[in-house]
Amino acid sequence: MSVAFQVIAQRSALASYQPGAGSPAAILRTDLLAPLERLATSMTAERNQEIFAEGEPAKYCYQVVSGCVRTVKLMEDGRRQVDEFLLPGDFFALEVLGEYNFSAEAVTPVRLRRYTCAALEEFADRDRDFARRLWRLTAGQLRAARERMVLLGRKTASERIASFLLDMAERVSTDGGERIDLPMSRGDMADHLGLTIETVCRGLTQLRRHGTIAIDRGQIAILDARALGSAGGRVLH
Amino acid sequence: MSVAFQVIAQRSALASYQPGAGSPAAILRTDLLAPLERLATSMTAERNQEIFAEGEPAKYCYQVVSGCVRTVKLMEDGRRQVDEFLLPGDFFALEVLGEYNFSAEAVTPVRLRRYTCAALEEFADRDRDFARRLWRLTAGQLRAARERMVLLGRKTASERIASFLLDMAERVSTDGGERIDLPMSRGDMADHLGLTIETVCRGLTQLRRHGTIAIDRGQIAILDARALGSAGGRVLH
DNA sequence: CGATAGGTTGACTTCAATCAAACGACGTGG
DNA sequence: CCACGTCGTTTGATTGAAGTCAACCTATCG
Repeated sequence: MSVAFQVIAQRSALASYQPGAGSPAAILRTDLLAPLERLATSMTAERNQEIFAEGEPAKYCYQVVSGCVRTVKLMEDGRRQVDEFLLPGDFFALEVLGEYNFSAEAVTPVRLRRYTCAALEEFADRDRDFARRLWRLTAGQLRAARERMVLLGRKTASERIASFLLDMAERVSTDGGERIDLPMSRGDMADHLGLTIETVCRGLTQLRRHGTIAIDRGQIAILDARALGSAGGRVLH
Repeated sequence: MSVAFQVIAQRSALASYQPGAGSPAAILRTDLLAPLERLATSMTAERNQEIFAEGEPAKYCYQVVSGCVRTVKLMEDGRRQVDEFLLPGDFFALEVLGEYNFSAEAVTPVRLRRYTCAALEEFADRDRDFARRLWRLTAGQLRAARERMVLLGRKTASERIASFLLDMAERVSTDGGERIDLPMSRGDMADHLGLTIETVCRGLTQLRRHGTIAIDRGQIAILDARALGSAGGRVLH
């Protein structure tokens, strides 16, 4: 199941990371993990395959190499909350306390690098700088979580959708961030934004009708970034 | 403004902390901070006084000695999201990255212990165990934030209110957790739960009419914990 | 007392959820 | 190659939960 391989391209992409921008889970540069490289196990997962389940004892944490992963919390009656979408370079399940407090599933076929939590902690114990970066990474995720609380608690449906598109654009942007590849379904988006599939659809349609975005298969093009920005309902600072 | 004093009672209360239960921000026992004691500055804040503002460079982090603090995020148009209520023993602003990403205000008159972030980081660099606990504390807050995302994204108004009461009961319970002192206003609760003041009121009234709780001034008594539990809409695991 | 701030309740509105149907893309097999 | 089924998406009609607007109640304090 696990075959070792190298991912050179990814490394350079992550090296250009600047604090405050882009994916919060990618604060650690890959080259920082270089000493850990030999501890990593490569693995893959098929679309919709569960990587780990909520409640399991947490042995491993992961980095996305390619594809997209979602972290999910479920309520007893089936209501679902998608916590994060993880993209290449992002880490997840890093901040575990004994057991996973969410499950992780592959949105698309994914390649992952897997580390044992024990090895990471041990390494952190020896390397202060590494430990500090690990903490900072968790802090960055907490900061993102706080931003999402404003979204879930106080933003309207259309604001949530606009914010989401801007967020994704910032994370996946290859060039100016005009073309976004959205690997997840409307249902995933809805469960991420605290909405229903229909409301997400209508919101996207409305943005398309206003000429703010263009929709084409799983791809979305941002035509009017300024309009999208003001539709997102800015938070102070 | 800053007068040094000791808080013996608090220390023993925190010493009885068990992982998984109670306030996520209180994972660090006070005695762990004992070596830092001399680095702490005591301070107070009046009701509704701002302790720090979002966007300010983050020099300090804090521990609540007595009273209640709220952390707040604001949108441009005034919409407000209350992130956390901090109670005695709880730490806040610990996970900062350069600048505060929320503001903190006193809900009641509060006494605080203040540490410089620099001192904490320096101490963490020297003490592996301390560093690890610092990371765990941030991880615990992240875990709590994830739980709140389910609440904000997927729970109904009455479920949010019931969950909130249970959460507070667990944190402030002196005995069996039957009597809860709620130091914050309905407005604060509403902004914490992503609701309006009126909806919070109606939800509480409904619980009172069903005989689940009793309301008396700022105090709430849980009469039927089982009913409150099932009204909270349990999350898996 | 009266003033003020916070809390509660009621009437009405609205935004998003629900229910329902049709559409489009894609893959399989006849 | 086209018919068919499946899955995800889109759109429309209707409902309902929570928001808004407004009035009144209740404490606390000068």
